[in-house]
Amino acid sequence: MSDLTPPIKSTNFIRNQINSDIDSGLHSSVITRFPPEPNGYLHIGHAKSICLNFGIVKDYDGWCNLRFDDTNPAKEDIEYVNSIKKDIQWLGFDWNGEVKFSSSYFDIFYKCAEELISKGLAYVCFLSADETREYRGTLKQPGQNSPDRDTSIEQNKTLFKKMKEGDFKEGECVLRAKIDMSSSFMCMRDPTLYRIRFETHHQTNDDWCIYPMYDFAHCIGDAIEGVTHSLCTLEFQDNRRIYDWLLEHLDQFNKSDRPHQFEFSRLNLEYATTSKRKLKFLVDENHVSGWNDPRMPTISGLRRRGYTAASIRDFSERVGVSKVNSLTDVSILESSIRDDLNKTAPRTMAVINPIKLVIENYPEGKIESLNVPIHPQNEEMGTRMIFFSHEIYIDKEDFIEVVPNNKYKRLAINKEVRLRNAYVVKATHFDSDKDGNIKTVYCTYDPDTLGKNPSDGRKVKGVIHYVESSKAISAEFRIYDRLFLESNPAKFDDLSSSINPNSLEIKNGFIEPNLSNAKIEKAYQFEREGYFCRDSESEGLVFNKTVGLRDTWNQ
RNA sequence: UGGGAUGUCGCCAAGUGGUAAGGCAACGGGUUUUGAUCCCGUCAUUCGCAGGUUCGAUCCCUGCCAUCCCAGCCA
Repeated sequence: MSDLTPPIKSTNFIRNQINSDIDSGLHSSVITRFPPEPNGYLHIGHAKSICLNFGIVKDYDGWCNLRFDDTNPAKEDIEYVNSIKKDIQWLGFDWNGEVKFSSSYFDIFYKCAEELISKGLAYVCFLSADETREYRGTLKQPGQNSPDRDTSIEQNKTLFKKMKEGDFKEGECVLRAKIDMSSSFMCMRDPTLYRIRFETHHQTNDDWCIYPMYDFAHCIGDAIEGVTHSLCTLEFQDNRRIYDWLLEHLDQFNKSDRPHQFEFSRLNLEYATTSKRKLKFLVDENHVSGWNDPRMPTISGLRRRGYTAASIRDFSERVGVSKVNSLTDVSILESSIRDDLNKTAPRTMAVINPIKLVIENYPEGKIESLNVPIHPQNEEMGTRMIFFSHEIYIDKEDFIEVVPNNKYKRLAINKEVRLRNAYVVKATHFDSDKDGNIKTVYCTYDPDTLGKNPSDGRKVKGVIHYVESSKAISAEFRIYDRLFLESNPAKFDDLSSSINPNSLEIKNGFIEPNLSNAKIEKAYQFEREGYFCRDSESEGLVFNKTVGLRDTWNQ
């Protein structure tokens, strides 16, 4: 019993639908399914669907199945089923029972097809693919019946059996539902139910040479599993008619509590793409290093970049579920990961663009150990050891010769600044190389400012970070930017021109010695820089920048 | 007049005949050895547009406008 106001959980049209279905007694619990086709890696858009499907059942004492929609062996691969399972588990969800496959229902699908044939509701059609297209008509003109539409039921049974036996060539014929060639729904103009494919399937090997189409398999798969609410994206709205038609014409599934399909809008993220085709293009054309490149909006890419499962779940909650076509601002995602990492990431200092800072009045050869907090707001995280000496590294961005304005808080000649966790220093002069690049800055320090403000009461506003030079460890930093120049690359069929050529910047600098054994993908906050994690695919000390700190400094 | 959908703050998004939640962003202010975090405050007389019904409309009706989806033997 807390007297805190419970957080307001935003509702959505799917929750409303479920509530009403439970109130009316239609269903007593909720069963959903996440049905990926194993033909690519999961991305942030899938994550939204996973969080929806797996998340919603927790509130209703129901469950969610993982069912691979593997009805097209030509495009699918076992590699993808493994990566998909891994990504779902990493996101923190458990599916109900064993992993399901549409392909394990092939026998049932076949019997359903026979039932439709027996009812005069399906027929074997020998039109070629091109002819089928011509017969289908257009959006504004009705189609024409196939010449095979009136083949007798008995003959169709025989023909379909022959299809299954492999007596026909690939493409020679298909099984079609007999619905309405003049329907305003294109998907109801005698849709194809089965096609012939002499392909080896990753689950059923060579058991079958006929494979069901999505529209035929999906609704039946849902019905077999007792799915109550079949959630999919908006582009399937028309397909709902074939979904309902099939279940209503199959005796064993035509029940009041049969599954129903509900469509929500897919996630579009600014400056990214959630098109499997386009993601594959980026991989195939070597614009990125692979599906898990940290710039990719794939789950594996986000993970390698340093995004946590909790932050992705939080993001899904924040963007909500609706039927509006939208383009989500990346700042919502960034805010989710910052909120998580701010609480959990140990603080450390890293210098990304190093220049030397020599403290002239600090004894040469002396090295001081300083015990400093790992997290400023969480003492329980403990302390770590850092060092201080005559010579340290600071970031090039933190020194300027002349203070540009009175808001400027970093180091400059004759200006004092706090070295984070250490002393107050004042710059005196600097050396540049022949190109004018600043190489070394010289300063003096105030010995009486360790862990306290100057005793004379003078205020030191700025704080900059540093790494002691003799103990510093070299590291590589990978700084990422958006992959596309366009906020909505979905608008463009040809992505090449909108690819950001500077989406990866590699820097070499220094980290604190205690980071030399940093664990892969564990988040650290490099103070004043952002959140970083050690790259999982690199040998040495390579850190990926997950996201910067919020920056409210406007110049 | 092919059909199916959707239009609420810069971006997401609740609401629904009774007088516009929340988050992100932005902007003020406070705290601060991270220009971070944290805290406090500001931010839609208005819900695509135009009519109508009603005491009262974002919500109901009519008509427009805009955007997205559908003519795979892909999913």
